[in-house]
Amino acid sequence: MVIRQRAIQAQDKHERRHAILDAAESLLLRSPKRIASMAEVADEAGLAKGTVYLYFPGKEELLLALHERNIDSFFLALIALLDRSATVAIDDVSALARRHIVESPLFLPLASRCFGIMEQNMSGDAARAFKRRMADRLERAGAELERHFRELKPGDGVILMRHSYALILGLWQIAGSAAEGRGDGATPTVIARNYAQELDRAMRALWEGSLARTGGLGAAR
Amino acid sequence: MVIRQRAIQAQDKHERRHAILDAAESLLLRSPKRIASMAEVADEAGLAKGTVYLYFPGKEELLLALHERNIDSFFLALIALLDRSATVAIDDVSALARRHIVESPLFLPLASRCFGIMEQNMSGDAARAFKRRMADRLERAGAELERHFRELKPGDGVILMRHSYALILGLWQIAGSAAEGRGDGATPTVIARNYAQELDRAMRALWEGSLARTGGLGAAR
Amino acid sequence: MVIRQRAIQAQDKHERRHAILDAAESLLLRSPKRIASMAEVADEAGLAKGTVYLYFPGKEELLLALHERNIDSFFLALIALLDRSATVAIDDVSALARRHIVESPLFLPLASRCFGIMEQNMSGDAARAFKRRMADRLERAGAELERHFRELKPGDGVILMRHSYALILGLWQIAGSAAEGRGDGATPTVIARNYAQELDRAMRALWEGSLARTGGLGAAR
Amino acid sequence: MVIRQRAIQAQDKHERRHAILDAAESLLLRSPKRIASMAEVADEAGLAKGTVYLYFPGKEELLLALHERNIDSFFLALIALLDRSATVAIDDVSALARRHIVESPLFLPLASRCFGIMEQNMSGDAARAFKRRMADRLERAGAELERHFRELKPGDGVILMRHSYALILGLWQIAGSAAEGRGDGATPTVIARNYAQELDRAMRALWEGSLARTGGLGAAR
DNA sequence: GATGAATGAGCGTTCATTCAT
DNA sequence: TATGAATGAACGCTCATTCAT
Repeated sequence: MVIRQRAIQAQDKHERRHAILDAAESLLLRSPKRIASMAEVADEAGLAKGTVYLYFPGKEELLLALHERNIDSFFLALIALLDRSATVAIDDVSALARRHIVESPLFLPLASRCFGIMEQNMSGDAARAFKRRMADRLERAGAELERHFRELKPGDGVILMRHSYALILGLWQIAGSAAEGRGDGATPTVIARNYAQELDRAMRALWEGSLARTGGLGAAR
Repeated sequence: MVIRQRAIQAQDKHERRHAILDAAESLLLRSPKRIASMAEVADEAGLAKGTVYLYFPGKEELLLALHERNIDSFFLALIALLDRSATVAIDDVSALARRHIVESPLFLPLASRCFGIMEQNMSGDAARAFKRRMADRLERAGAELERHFRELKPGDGVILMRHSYALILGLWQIAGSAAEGRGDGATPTVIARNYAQELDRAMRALWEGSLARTGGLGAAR
Repeated sequence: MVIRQRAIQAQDKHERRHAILDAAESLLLRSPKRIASMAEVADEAGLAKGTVYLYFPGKEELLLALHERNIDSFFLALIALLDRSATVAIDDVSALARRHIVESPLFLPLASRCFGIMEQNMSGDAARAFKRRMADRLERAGAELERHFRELKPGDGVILMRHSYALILGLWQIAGSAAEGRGDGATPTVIARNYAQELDRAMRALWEGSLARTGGLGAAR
Repeated sequence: MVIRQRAIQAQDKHERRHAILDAAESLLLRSPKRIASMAEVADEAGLAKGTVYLYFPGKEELLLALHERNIDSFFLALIALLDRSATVAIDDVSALARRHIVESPLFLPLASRCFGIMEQNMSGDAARAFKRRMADRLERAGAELERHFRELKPGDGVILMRHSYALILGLWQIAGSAAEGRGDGATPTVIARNYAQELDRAMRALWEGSLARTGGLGAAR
């Protein structure tokens, strides 16, 4: 994905935008604790500070855009999966979530930051637009889900996704805030317990509880 | 609670520490979006900036101490409840959580901040100590819970609490980040849905799923 | 005044130059407090940023050119008046100044800015050229003035114009800096006093003082 | 005027405030073209940047404070003069103005800047307070003036001061914008004419015109 | 001639923390 | 113990200007 020195075509601009997001992502990966300054992002992208502001109106919007890219990538994969296969097992969905969200070193840390951001400074319009886009994606995916899993009543698809995501995020924060110490055996195991494993258990409970009355969680018909 | 000019007795020191936390709490309540500066906290407490540093090594520790006070207050009430009554219904526990956590205007915002904090700057020792204290409280409460609800296998008490908390926290963040607009009907309802109500539903699902094999969620024996 | 896409003829270039000045003027009128950025000027003119730089070497030169256009328009009108009529009353001159300078929403704000500008960055050559042009116009007008008002000794025409202009400008700044408050009756009246009225009084004093020894300020012979 | 490392006494604080103004003044003197950054001011004062903000809420307030100090120094001297001597000649006042305003390398450049500032960003309250203080000083001085020069009708003192100041300021800008070139003989003399000398002539005309009907400009009785 | 993407120096401000008093 | 003056690193953002296309 080479971008000429100047992004003149819409296509190039789009790519440059992504390149900036890539840079921010890199930095976030490199040091997940701190959030990079705009100067660092620009540097990492090989651009001048001002250039970044040509593509994003401000720091918060950049972060949110990165987060949205992560989310989109998940939803895209999810919808692709649900479209592609005639029968989808719940485990397929769950594997997808694991790959895109749980095991991504970016998704959840960024999600955490973004909740803080949206409550603070960003322009109400931008925030509202973001929420609407999220709502749209969620509804589409929820509807698809209901199509595959007939035990879900209308509306349950969206709700189950929301609850699952809440569990993923909340549990990650609890666990994450504990797992920090770099391999120090001192962290009490009741807290540090392996995140993925615990999430699995919690998720199973949530789903079983949600679908309890209608039968098991088998493959879709 | 009058405080002598100089806190010489250990008792006085303790009270002053709490007075500082009270001040921080006040400010957080007053404007939940932003986090007060140390100067504001000191001001609100009627102390000088430097004095605050006599009682807390830094800002993050102060915030964490406030958070811990919230948590303690919940655990204290929980253990008191479990100790006091011979039979405790699950709804009693849930009402307690609602009162102390869900409906508190402080608990969850602060919790969110603190996860961020602990990943950043605080000394590893302090963080580890905090985690250990949390683990202790959690285990004690978990054990008590198992004593009351016999359908819980050993270890399940702690886990159920963790999962519940994760759900509370995660759902609050998702909902909160959406509910921002001051009464603007524009926020998509799929996202803004009432937090408390949705939490209730999710919780019920989680618990039912967790206890599925052993029977209902009745009162303890 | 339609401008071809590309200004090739000298005539077209001249028109485009004026179109840019018009744009800057518009913006200055629209918000007299702030000085528009080059991007805004270009936008308003329907041109690209770079294009503006084809017609003006820099921002300061653009501003100065706008100012000069204002000044020229005054001098043109003044000389026309003095040329046209055999007898010119001092009130005619003064009315002219009022129309072009005092009551123009552009002239004085821009003049203020320009004094700051010329002291700062602009190339010495450009500044000197500007000053020479101003001096020429001034001298021509001064000479005309002396021709009409015989009580003026040689050289007095220029001087009276300079002094008058100084009074107009200085008083505007004093008054303007006070009148800011949007209709707040709180501004002390000793300062806020109506500019036009006060100017009139000051001007009268200045002229009477200047011409004291030679008689009144009647019509020219 | 030595200030201990920490300005604890109100007296010391006052002096430090002045020291900061002195620093800003120095810098303005050193390069009258540009206006120093806060960092430079702090540096020049031997303080950290943050410290400056302990004494002034912002840059504009600092500049305005410096300007006000200049003005005060003039008014103080003026009132002292009028109080002290039984008979004051107009030339004494004029000499005072020359010393404090006209020949000060700071007063007028700063005045020019400040008019721009007050029209832009500063808090309305601060601006209004400043104007009120100015108005007070002006009225007091005007009243004194009327006491000494009986040919002035009530209210004329203030007005004459305002007009004189306008002339001083306006003429300085016109002349100053011309005199820039460092000794370049190229600046047209009609414009560059010696400022002080021209001001003298204009002033004389203004005063004579103002007092025309009541007699000359002799000493006060 | 015209464009507009890219540049990057420059600046005002905040605030957690320190330490002389 | 308590104070609060002093610190200074850190950061987001603007905008006049350049130059590849």
